[in-house]
Amino acid sequence: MKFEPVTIKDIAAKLNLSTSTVSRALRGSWEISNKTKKLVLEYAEKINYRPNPIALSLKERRSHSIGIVVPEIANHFFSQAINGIESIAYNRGYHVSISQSHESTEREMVNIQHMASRSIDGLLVSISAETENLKHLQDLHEKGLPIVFFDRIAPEINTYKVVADNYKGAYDATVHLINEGYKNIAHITSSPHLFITQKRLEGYKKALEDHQIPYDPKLVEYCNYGGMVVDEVELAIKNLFKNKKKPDAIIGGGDRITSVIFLLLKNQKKGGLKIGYIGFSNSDLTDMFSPSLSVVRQPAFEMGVAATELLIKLIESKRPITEFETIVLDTQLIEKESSKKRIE
Amino acid sequence: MKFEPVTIKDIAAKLNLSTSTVSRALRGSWEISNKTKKLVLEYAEKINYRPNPIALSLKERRSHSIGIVVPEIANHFFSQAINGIESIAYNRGYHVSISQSHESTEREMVNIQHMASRSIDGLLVSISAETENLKHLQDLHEKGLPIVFFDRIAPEINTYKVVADNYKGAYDATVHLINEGYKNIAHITSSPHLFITQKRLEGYKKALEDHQIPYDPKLVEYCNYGGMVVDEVELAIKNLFKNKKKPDAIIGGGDRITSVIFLLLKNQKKGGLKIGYIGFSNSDLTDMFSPSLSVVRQPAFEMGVAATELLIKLIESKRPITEFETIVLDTQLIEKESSKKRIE
DNA sequence: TTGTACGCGTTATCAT
DNA sequence: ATGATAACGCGTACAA
Repeated sequence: MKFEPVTIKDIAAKLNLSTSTVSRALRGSWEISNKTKKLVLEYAEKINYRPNPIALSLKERRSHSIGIVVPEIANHFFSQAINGIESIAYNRGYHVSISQSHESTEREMVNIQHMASRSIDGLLVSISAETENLKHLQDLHEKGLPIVFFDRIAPEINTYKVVADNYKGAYDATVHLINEGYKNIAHITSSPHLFITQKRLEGYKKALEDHQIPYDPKLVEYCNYGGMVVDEVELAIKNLFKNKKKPDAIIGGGDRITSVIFLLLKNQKKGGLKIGYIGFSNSDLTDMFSPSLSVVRQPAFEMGVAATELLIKLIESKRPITEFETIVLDTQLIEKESSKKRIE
Repeated sequence: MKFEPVTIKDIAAKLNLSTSTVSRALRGSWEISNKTKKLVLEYAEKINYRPNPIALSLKERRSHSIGIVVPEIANHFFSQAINGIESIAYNRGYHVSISQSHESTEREMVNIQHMASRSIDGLLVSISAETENLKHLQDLHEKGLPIVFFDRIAPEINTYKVVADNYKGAYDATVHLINEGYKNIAHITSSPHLFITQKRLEGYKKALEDHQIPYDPKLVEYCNYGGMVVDEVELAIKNLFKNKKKPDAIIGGGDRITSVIFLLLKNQKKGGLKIGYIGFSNSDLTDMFSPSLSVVRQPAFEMGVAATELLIKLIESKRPITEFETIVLDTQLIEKESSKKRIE
């Protein structure tokens, strides 16, 4: 048996009416007799008629659905952001289509291309760590596809953006570690061409500077695949400990990197973490680590909400919008055990 | 500026051809002159023509996309399963549309209804903990919509199903705890009307029976919202400790419940976990807990793969399929510290 | 080899 | 108050 939903035509045939009459009845038009309207409505209800959204999309030239492109959904930051996105989209009558780049530029391009081929009205994007060249997005944007970036934004594309205050997040984390008495604070972060990476680095540097600690580039390591590849994180840690000045504390960037670093540090030394540690993470499981993990938390849900509101504004706007803002939401420093000064 | 992709019509007009000729050229038909074909292909390439998938869907009466309905993507079991689903769907030319029920029957129904309204060719479903009545799915299935269940299956609907061996998983976990010397093993699990819950309970009971330990219903607590509501888990634990025979070990069911129990147990008693604990979890973070968590791991990725292969088989089958199998994949017991016998 | 006409499901417009 | 027709983008059976 094939899946053959009823159409307006079926109803029309059954009731000896024209499709237009049925359509009008269904849409509650008043220029129609109450009798016919009732007849149609009752029959439609009975056979459980549902309008075909594909036909509607073709006609209206919009799909009432928005696409999300994120690196990874198995990541609490992104899954929380998606929950925020959904919460708004649903209420506004939009369906949401999620896709993952797995931090690969190629997958990202394919996904975006697929979505952009007119099955979506707009795009919410957080670019992959691997992506350097944004031509594919730039093109779509110029052709008029509404795009809003969140978290992993593309500075060179002129549209709405929503980010956490990564500068402040990193600044706070660094100051916190300094206050706890750490001297050689390292930073293991994501790909250097990501805007968030740069902002975090700036915050980190500024905090050092404000406390008269010289900045040492050797204490900063980058993970080009955002921690998706364990080896790159392992190498980063190894490099840090090769330095003459061994780090006594580390700041980790991003959910994934943060937990991988933790795992590696723990495996490295028996008897628990020996150095101070704090990471950017939205996982709700870090409290259960041992030592419990101090984190910089980003307002993921709220970022999703804000981005979606902007996107829908863009989609539904009658006239072209040319003035764009970037919304910056506050981060939150949560102090637990891992960053406390410990006796050596 | 509006987003107005080029159509076959635009190409035809530009090249002074009919739309059918252009269509044929694009589809590589051989009943066409090489000259025209080349001309069209080159121009199409130049202006970056993409066929409109909505129009195609309307015509072919299929969308080449499949819908996923899961309780929650912020859950490693499901996000891993989704990765498995994507890996297959992608290669077979299907787009994937994800939606979450958040363990609510109502959300689930809305999502399924939305997807089923012909924007998808088939459905992969893992039902919510709250859902008891499956009429909405039953109806769609009877109308011929291809559906495959994975993990949270509906036994009464006759179609393909993919599950982990929850019976064995629970059996193994229970035996392991017994072997470690625990006597009063409790089980905090999901909603009692979920099939997986029942299977796990059976495995748990059988293990007790095989070791001459009487089954005590007071040692089993259910969480109807699958751990989404912390209070229900808190209550479950409270109830267990109200018993005369206080539990000396607990088996947790499901990613979410497992971590919430852990958190609550840890907060409850200062100085670490006092009782034996093991849970069903696919999180990659449980190793970092303290004590590190013993878990029953489900082959989430493989389940996603298997379910998708079956669904596509169902979708693409010429004649109706009436014989359905249920694929059962093995679980894995990973012994860490939390389940080791500890001195009291 | 190329063009014309139709249909997929729906609604807007223009008749009746 | 209701019906007929065109249009959205595409592919194809049929006509030329």
